[in-house]
Parts: sequence; C-alpha cells; structure tokens
Amino acid sequence: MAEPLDPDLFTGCPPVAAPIRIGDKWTAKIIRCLEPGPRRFTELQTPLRGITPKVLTESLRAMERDGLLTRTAYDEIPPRVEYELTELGRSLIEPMNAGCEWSRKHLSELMRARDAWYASS
Amino acid sequence: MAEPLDPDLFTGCPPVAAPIRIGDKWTAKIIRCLEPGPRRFTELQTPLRGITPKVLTESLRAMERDGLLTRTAYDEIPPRVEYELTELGRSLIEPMNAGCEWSRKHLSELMRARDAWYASS
DNA sequence: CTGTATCCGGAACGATACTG
DNA sequence: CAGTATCGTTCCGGATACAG
Repeated sequence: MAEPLDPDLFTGCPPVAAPIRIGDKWTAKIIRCLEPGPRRFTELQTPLRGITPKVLTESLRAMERDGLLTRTAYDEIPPRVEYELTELGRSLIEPMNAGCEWSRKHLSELMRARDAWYASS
Repeated sequence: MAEPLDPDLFTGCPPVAAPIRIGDKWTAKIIRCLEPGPRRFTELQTPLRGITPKVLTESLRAMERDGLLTRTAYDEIPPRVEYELTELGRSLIEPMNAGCEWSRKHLSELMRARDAWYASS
C-alpha cells in the first residue's frame, strides 16, 4: 500500500446534510481511506482536509473502541502508528455503498426539492 | 390503511449510537411509519414514544422540504393532516434496509467490542 | 387535533497552542 | 510524527407551556 491517498478523495462528496450517515462526521471517510490498506495518522489527515488532530484522534479512538479498526504503534523514532480496518469495519462498506448509490441516484432530486422550497418561501 | 401503528414498533431498535443513520434522529423511523400508507400527526407520535410535538414538526418539515414526504391539511374541525411518502422518500427504504441488515448481523459484535473496551480501562 | 413559542442542557465539532 | 490540553461555538434535541 505505498500508493499515497488522493488529497481530493472527498471533494465532490458534500457533507450538505446528506440524509445518510455512518457513525460520526468522519467515520465513513476514514473507512474509505483504510479500504485499500493500513494508513498512518498523517496520511489520513491529507484527504480529510481541515480535520484537526484532536477530532481525528477522537474519531479513531471511537472506531477502535467499537472494533472497527486496530491501532498499532511501532516503537521507533520518529514514532509510527498504523490504523487498519478489522473485518467488522470492513463489513460496513456494504451498507456504505448502498448509501453512496442512493446519493448518486437521488441526491440531486433532493437538492432540487430543497432549493424549490427555499425559493418559494 | 386503517391498521393502527404498533406502539412498540421501535422497541428493540436502539438509538445507542448505532453507526448507521438516515437523516436526523427520527427520519428513518418516520419513513418506516409511513411505509404502509399515509398517517396523521398523532398516529406518528404513538410509536415514536416520547417525541415532543416540536421535534416531530421539525423532522416532518425538514422531510417535506427535502421532498421525502407530502403534507396534506384538510379543512375540517377538528383539523386533520396527513403525511405521505413521496417516491423519493420511498427510495430511501432500500439503503435503510441495508443498514438494518448490517445491524442485525453485526451490531452485537460492535457492542461486545465496546463493552470489552470499557471493561479493560 | 395539530401544532407554536421559549428556554435550556449536552454533545459534537473546531481553533489554537503545546509536547514526548 | 503523532498526538494532548484548553477553550469556545454551534446545533440538535428535549421540557414545558400555550394557541388556532
């Protein structure tokens, strides 16, 4: 997994109150980042533009607590930590894909309805 | 649709930070309530135990705004209002089912991981 | 019956600065 | 590099009371 993560992985993936959500604000995106293989803390920060270390740590800890990923710290200098999906974490990809497919098919219709609502009020 | 809604429709459907969520806290449950056909405000309040009228109104308005349901007010006394799913609203049932199936299969494993985490800390 | 009007507590999320 | 420590804000959801 030497491939670096695409910094623009989630541009075009609007958090505009999308009607489907997995975990907290960042959970689903973290799962996508880890789908190809283990990643380090800093690697995750790149496509998750703007996430602060505090919030990323919180999300990762919650996911570790729920058994969605594992955290492995190597005793090196500089320190290296790797996050990797568990089977349980991977099992969320299926419903995530169902949600993404819904968005691709129907989100524009929802947005049109929303725009019309605000236009006529 | 004269069948009354089961008051216990959602007991056993824990809001315990389940990792999958459609819309706000109540959206998915409202969709389930409307799946068989149109319902009135008070009918919805029954299985949605404890929801206050303010919050139910907010959820319904947001769903109406997003084109997920329609609101029809009949000019009668006492007033009668019916909420009914649109096709767009119905289209959410598919990803919802994917989420429910995930929960049935894996939620217990998540809860076990969570319990173990707290037990060992 | 179908809502509105106020007020409020807590959690989620973020900004900024600092550390082993 | 991989975080922690503080602090502040915003937002969701609820309690309670009242209205057409």
